[in-house]
Amino acid sequence: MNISTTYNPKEFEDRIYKEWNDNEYFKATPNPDKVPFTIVIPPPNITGQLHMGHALDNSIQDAVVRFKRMQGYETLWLPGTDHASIATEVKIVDALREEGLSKEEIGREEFLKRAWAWKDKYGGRIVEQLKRLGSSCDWSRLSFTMDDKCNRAVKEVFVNLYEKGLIYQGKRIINWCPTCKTALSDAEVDYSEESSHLWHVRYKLKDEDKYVCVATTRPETMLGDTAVAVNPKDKRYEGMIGKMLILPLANREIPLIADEYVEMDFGTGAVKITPAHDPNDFEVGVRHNLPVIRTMNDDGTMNELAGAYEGLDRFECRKQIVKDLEKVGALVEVEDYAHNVGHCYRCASSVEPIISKQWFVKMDGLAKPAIDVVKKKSIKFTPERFTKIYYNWMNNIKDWCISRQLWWGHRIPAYYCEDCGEMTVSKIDVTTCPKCNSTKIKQDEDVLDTWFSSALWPFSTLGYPELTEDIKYFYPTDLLVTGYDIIFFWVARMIFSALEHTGRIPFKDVLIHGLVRDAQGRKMSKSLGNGIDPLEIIDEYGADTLRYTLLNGIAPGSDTRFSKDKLEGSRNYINKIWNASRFVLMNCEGRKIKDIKDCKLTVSDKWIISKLNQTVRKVTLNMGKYEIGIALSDLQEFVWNDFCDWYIELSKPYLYGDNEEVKDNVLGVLVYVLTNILKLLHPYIPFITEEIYQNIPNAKGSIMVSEYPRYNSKLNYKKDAENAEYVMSIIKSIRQIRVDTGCAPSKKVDLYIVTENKRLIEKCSVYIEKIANIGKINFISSKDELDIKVVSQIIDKAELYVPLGELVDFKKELVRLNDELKKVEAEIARANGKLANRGFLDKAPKALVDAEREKCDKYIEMRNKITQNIKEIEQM
RNA sequence: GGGAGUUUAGCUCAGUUGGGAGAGCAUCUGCCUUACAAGCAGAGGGUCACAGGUUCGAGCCCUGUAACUCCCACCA
Repeated sequence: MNISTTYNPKEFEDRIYKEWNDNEYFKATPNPDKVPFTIVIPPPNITGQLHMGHALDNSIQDAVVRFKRMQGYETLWLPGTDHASIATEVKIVDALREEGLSKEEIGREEFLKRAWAWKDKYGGRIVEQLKRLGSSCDWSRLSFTMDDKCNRAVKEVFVNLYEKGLIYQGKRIINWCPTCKTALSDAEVDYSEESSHLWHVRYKLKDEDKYVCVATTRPETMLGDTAVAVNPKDKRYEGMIGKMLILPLANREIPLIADEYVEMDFGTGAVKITPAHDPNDFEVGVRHNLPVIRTMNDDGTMNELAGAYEGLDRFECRKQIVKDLEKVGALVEVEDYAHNVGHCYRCASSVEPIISKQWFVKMDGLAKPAIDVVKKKSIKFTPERFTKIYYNWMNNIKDWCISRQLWWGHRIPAYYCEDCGEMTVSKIDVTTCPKCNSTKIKQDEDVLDTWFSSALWPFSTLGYPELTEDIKYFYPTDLLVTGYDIIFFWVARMIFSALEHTGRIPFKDVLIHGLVRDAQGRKMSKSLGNGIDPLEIIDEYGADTLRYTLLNGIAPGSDTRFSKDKLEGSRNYINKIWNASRFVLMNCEGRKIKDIKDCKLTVSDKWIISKLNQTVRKVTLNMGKYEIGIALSDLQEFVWNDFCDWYIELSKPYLYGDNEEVKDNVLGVLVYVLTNILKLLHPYIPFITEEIYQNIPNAKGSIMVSEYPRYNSKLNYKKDAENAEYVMSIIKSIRQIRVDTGCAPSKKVDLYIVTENKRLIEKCSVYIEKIANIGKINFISSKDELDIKVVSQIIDKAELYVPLGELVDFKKELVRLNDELKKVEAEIARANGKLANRGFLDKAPKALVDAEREKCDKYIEMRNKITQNIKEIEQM
C-alpha cells in the first residue's frame, strides 16, 4: 500500500494537479459523439489576487464541471482574465506617482507599454492561484479581454451597433469621477447616505422687492443656474412665472419657469435649475430651451465660468459660496439633511453629475428581447427570485455610457479627419479620410467600459465573429456561475449582447451564489481587515478542505460564513475519509479484489449497497438543481454514518475471521462502495479522492475521467436492508443497556432475546457478538423462562434481556422502565388522538391511516411488555 | 418611495408537492475497541419571530405585524 498513514495534502495536491494537466484531462475538443457542456469563467481582474469570493465561485464551477465531465459530457470550462480598465489604470498611475511621474508626462504610448508590462508580470498571478484551488479549466484556451480574439469581437460589435444606430455620441449628463477623471456608467456608482445640509437661498426678483427661496444640497453648482422652476399649479408663485430673478453672487438674470417636475410639497416648492450639473435639471433645460453653463473642470475644480471661484476645489467652493451667501444676506436657513451621495465604485470619491460628450448604447431596443428570453425560460436563474431583480433593472434601464477617459482598454474605433471633420467608425484602422482623402486622421481618445468587452465573453472567447467549430459546438454555453453583485454589470449585459450579435442566448442557466462572510457574518473587506486569504488556508489545510468548507451548506443565492470551526469540521471529515480508505486499502494488500458481481452478498452488504444507490440518486438529483449544499450533506451522512460507523464495523468480524472466501466477498463490497464514494466526492474534493483512487487495486487511470456512478433500481434490496437495520437496532439497544447500567463495553455479557426473527438473528449473530460484545445469544420464548437478574430493553419486534448479575440495580431499572413507559404511552396517546379524529380517518390518505394504526398497535404491544416487566420487578 | 431575503436547539444552518421537529459545532456522560482521540458510543437542549386564517392536520399555504439584512430609485 502506497499511502501515507496520516492525511497530508501537501504530499500530493501539486503533484496530482500536474498529472491532470500533463494528461490533458482539462482539454475539451468538439466531439460529435458527445454532448457538450460549457461554462465560461467570470474572468477575474488581472489586478486581482484570489479572495474567498473567487474561491467560492470557482469551487462551485469546478464541482459542476467535474460532475458533468464524469457523466460523459464533452466538458469545457473556459478560463480567462479581464483587463479591468479602470482598476488597472489606477494601479499604473499609482506606480507612476511613486516615481514622481504622471500619465500625461509619459504619454499614451509609454503608458500602455507599462500597462502591458504590468499585465505580463501580475496578470498571471490569479491564474496560478486558480490552479492551486484545483480548477479544471482548459488552460490551452486561456483568454484575455484584450487579446486579439476579444479585440476583434469588440470592434465588430461596436461597428455593428454603430451602423444600426444603436451606438451614438451625445452630450448628456453622465456620472463623472473627478479623481479617476473619467465618465462612469450608472451601474458603476454606489450610493450611500451622508449627513449634510439643505441650504435655503433666496433669489431676488428683478426690479421688485420680492424673493423666491430655493433649497439646495449643492450650493457650489448655483453658478451654473440658468433658471428657477416651480410647479405650474403652485398658487404661491402665481403671477411670478416668466419674471426674471437675480442669481446671487453671480448677479446674472435667470427666469422663473414652471415645470411639472417640481414637487410643491418639498422644501420651498422652488428649485434652482442647473442643466450642466444635474440630470433632472438637464431635462428641464431641454424642455425650456435653457442655456447650459458648466462651471466645473474634469478634476473637480471650478472653471472660468465660476468667476471669482475659479480654481477652487468643489468642496472648498461650496464652503466659500455658503459664506458669501451669508454675507450678502441671501442665505435664509441651513437645515440638517441626510441624503444619498453617489460614489465611484473604484476610488470612492463622490461622483459629480456633469454634462459631457460621451458614447452611449441605446438600450430600449436591446432590453426587450433580453427580457423575453428570461420570460420564456430560455434562460433560467437559480434561485428564481433573481429573475425579478433582473426584470426590474431591464425595464428601467437607461442608455449605457460606454466611453471612458482612460487609456488602458479598447480604444473606440472612431476616427476624425482633422481637415474636414468627418468621423469614420471602422473595424480596420483608418488612415485616410473617406470624404476628403486627408491623412490627418486622429482616433478617438477614449476607451470602452471594461464591461463592454466582458459582455461579449461567452462568444468572443469561442471565436465570434467567425463561425468557428467551437462556436458551433460549445455555444450557447450551458451555465454561468456568479455572485448577485454583478448581475447588472455583467449578466444582463451578456444577455442582451449575445442576443443582438449572435442571435442566440449566451447560456441556459445562471447560478447565483452569495457572498462569503466572516464568522460573525460581516462582509469580508480590506477596511475591516477581516478578509481571510484562501491561499493561506490552502497552505495550512489543503485545497480540498478549503473547497469543502466553502461548499458545505451553501444554498443558491444565499451568503455563507467562513469560520475556523467550519474549516476544522471539513478537515476532520476529510481525515475520516482518508482513514476509512486506509482501512480498506490495508485489507486489500496481497489479495485479488473480487468484482462485486462475483461476491456473495450478506444482508449488511445489501444494506450498504442499497444505501449507496439511494445516495447516488439523491446527489445526482441535487446536483441537477445546483443544490450543492444538500448533495454534500446527503453524501456526508452516507459516508460517515452509514459507511464508516456501521458498514466498516460490520465488515470487521468477517475481515478478521478466517474464512477466506467470506473475506474476499466483504472486501469486494468495501472496495466497490469506497470507489463509488470517491467518485461521488471527487467534484468537491478532487485531490484526496484522486490520491486514494489511484491506490485502489483494480481502479484504472484517473478518477476525474472515470464514469460517474449511476442510480440502478435493481440495487435496492428493500427486505435485506430492513433486516440489516433490525439487527442494527438490536446492537443499539445493547449499547443503550450498557450506557444506562454503567456496564463497560469491554465487559462481555450474554443476551436473552424474544424474537420472531430467530433465523435472521442466527445468521447475523456474528455482528451482535462482535460489535456489541455479546458472549452467547440465547433465544427464549418469554421472559418467564428466566430466573436470573436481568436488565431489559423492549424494542419493536424484540425483547432483549441482559443478565448483569450484581450490576443490576432494580431501583434504577424501575426508573428506566418507567421512563420508557412514559415515552411509549406518549406515542400511543398521539396515535390515538389522530385515530379518534373522524376527519383524519375520512380525509387523510388511507396509507397514512393504516400506518398510524400499525404504529399504534406496535406501541401498545411494547407498552404491555414494559408494564409486565415493571410489575415483575415490583413483586420481587 | 419600490422590491427582495431572513427570523427553527447556546452558535451556524437543513427541513424538496402540508402528515410524528433535524444535522454540524458547542455542552454533559462513558470509552486509548488493532482505519481514524482530527476518533467511538450515548445524553440533554426547540410556544419553528408574533397574531389571525385555510385544513382532519401548518415550520411549510394565505393575510397582517415586528425585527434584521440587502438591492433598486433618488424630491432639489
